[in-house]
Amino acid sequence: MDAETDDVQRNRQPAREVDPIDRKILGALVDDATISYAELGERVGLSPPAAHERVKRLRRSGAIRATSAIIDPKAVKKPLLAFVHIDTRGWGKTPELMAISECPEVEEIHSVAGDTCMLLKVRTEDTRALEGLLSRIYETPGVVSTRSYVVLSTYLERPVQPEITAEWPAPRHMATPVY
Amino acid sequence: MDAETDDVQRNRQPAREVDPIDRKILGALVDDATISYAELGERVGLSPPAAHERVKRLRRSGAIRATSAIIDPKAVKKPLLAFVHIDTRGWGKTPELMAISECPEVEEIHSVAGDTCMLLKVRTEDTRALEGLLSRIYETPGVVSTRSYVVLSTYLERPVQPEITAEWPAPRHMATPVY
DNA sequence: CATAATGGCCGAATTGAATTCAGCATCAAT
DNA sequence: ATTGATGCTGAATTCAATTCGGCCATTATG
Repeated sequence: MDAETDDVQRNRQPAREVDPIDRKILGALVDDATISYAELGERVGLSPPAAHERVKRLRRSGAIRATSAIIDPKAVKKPLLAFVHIDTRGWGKTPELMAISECPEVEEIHSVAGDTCMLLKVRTEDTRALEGLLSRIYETPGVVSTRSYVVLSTYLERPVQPEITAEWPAPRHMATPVY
Repeated sequence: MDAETDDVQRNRQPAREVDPIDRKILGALVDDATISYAELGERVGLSPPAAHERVKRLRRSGAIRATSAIIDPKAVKKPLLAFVHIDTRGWGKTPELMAISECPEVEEIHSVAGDTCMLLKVRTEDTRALEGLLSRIYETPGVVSTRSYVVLSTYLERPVQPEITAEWPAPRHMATPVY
């Protein structure tokens, strides 16, 4: 029994659900992770140690992946933001493309469904650097073509929010799906 | 002169450059903002108070916009990530679109150059919720069409990195631009 | 050229928060 | 009803954040 208990709790948390208080905590910490546990506890109606305990649990379970500084791109000389769509030939060419993860300019790499294969979010100093990055992408075997969308203005950019829209107003003109 | 000095320093910090040590600090804090100033100082070769002073300056100057918890989308029931391209009719329809900022599912809104007008990054519970979000987008006057790219796998997703690639290997097949 | 003034750093000291702990309440399972 | 597990609280302790005085280097100034 002891052994079994150990085994269950060894790696993952007992899959405890994220309850409404946890969600509040996540919301507060996404907003500002520098607040004290006293402050956090007050906001969610808990004592400091209780709040702390919750946060520790959220970290262990992986719900909080990290706590990190959000820095201003302009402050580090990266005013140019672009999304790059990449079409590739063949399949499994992904590992080769992963090499560009080394570039600190590359922030996201996704494979997507739709009329393109890969989608990158990149941030560079200027168009020159973007060109350099693109040329490097083209050097990757299997890359057929790219399309770049250069961002003119950013109106919203924020981390994953814990809240969820409960009900989507059912549009009148749509039929109700079976599933 | 006093007045002038005040004016210059009123809002922004004296525009002190982000030096190499600052960059190291930013790198460390992007990685993990929970470390102590003692630890931070050790990593960049500074005493705890000196490191603290630097961080305070970086915050005041806006180089560090915030410190926030990065949460696992799956933990908050948002396993579905998609990028939505929106074509709009007319100009200045932007304010109307901004209303969807209220949805916690919407993480980014950019206006982009290229064959589309707006680009959204959204994260929802399932395809049903994505459909609801899209229908809401279509309700916005001026929206002509949308294209959605549903993410199959995410290979890289990280905050703004302070490092910059110094030199891009000049591709052989390219002429040297005048500028 | 000498000298003040500034900015940034360090080490020691203080304040304040994180963390630990013992005890209690609640709920589920036996 | 009893046991065990979980999560909370308030007090106590430990550790880190923050403040402060003094030092050094660089830069402006007489």
